[in-house]
Amino acid sequence: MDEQNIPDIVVSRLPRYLQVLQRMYHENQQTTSSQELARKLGLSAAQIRKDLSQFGEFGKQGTGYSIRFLIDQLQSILKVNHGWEMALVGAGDLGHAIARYQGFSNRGFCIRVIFDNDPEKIGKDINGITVDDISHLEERIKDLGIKIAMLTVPSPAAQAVAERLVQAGIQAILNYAPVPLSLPPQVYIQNIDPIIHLQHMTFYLE
Amino acid sequence: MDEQNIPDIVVSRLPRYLQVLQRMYHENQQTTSSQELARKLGLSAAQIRKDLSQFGEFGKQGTGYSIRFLIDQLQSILKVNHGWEMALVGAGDLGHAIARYQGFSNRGFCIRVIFDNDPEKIGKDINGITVDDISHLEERIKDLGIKIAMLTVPSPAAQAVAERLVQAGIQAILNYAPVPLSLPPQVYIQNIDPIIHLQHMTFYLE
DNA sequence: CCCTGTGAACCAATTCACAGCT
DNA sequence: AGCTGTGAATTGGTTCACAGGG
Repeated sequence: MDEQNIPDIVVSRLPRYLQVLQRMYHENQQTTSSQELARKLGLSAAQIRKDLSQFGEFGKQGTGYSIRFLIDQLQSILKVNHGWEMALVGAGDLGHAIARYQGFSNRGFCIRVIFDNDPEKIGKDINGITVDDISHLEERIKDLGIKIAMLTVPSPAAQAVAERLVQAGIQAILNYAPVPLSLPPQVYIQNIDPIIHLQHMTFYLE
Repeated sequence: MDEQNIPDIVVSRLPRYLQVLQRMYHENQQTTSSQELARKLGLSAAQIRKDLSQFGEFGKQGTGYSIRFLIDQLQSILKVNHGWEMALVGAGDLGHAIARYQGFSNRGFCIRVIFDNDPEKIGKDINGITVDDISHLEERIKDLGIKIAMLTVPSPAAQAVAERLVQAGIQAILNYAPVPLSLPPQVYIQNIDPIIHLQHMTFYLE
């Protein structure tokens, strides 16, 4: 299970496996098969078996997989069995919505600090967290040892703020600004831009 | 340029090309090269040339690509040169943030209707659009001929609302609920779930 | 010289098909 | 019979390297 040997495309599917497994678990299902998972996810059964087999032998011939056990394994592989503390930078509409979202905690994450540069917002409370002045960004993130940040600042500010986050020790950034960030290669970046998804679909429309 | 012959993975990169090209255009740059684009996007130059060559010969040897011309071509390929009208279903925090987002119009989209089932929200105005009762969903979407919907309802409601959208003639859904939708294959679905991205990155952390 | 477009070569990912266990 | 795990085969994607035009 050495991180270097696992194709990234396999890793990218694991969170989706975990998502449907947790759903099944909450519906009190005990076991499943590669076939059932494949159907729910729109993949092939062979692919799911191959993906999982990269990390160990989690199934039983004839029976399939124990859902509980597979969830534990995937959480451990993805390192989401201990809630990661995150920083949220940007308390605009989107930042607000994310800060108030209740779905992080049971999937391995929680928001620990929120930053903004707007005096109107600094000091306000969102979901139990006081919005902090962005000038405290480096200090606070270092003190708390936070490794993950979500970036919801206006596009023109994104690159500069991202660089400050890296300075502060952030190792993974979920970037909501529709600009590609240019950062040292050891920093992991994921982008969320709804318009990219919309344009992907319009290619096939009409 | 027949839609069926183009690998989906190529299509998925075109919106990102368009995004950086539009950015360069706004910075008054006239021409670019596959190399420059590759650097900005973190891809290889050969890949960008191959991708674009699927749709025509847009570049000039020795000179590279005219940014303006390439933008026009990509917009036409992705069919984002005429603003698509969209429905937004779910006017909670996230729906609110999306409705107030100003970045749709210059990338080929606009929100035309917003639905919710909460009497508190129905009738309220968000960014110039009056929130409509979700019971009018089918009627309104059919009347307006809307083909694209964004779904920001609570997870338990997502599947049922999605089915109603399909009934109403929706052909593409951008789903923000963290559940995989099960819909007829002719409906295009894209999912946005921040936690999937976060879990993808935590695999590589520590 | 610089850069595109592209067949050929290479590499990666998925599917097949079956041995082996329940 | 049912299902996993896995080499082998196949399919798909990316990179190489170069001809040819500016």
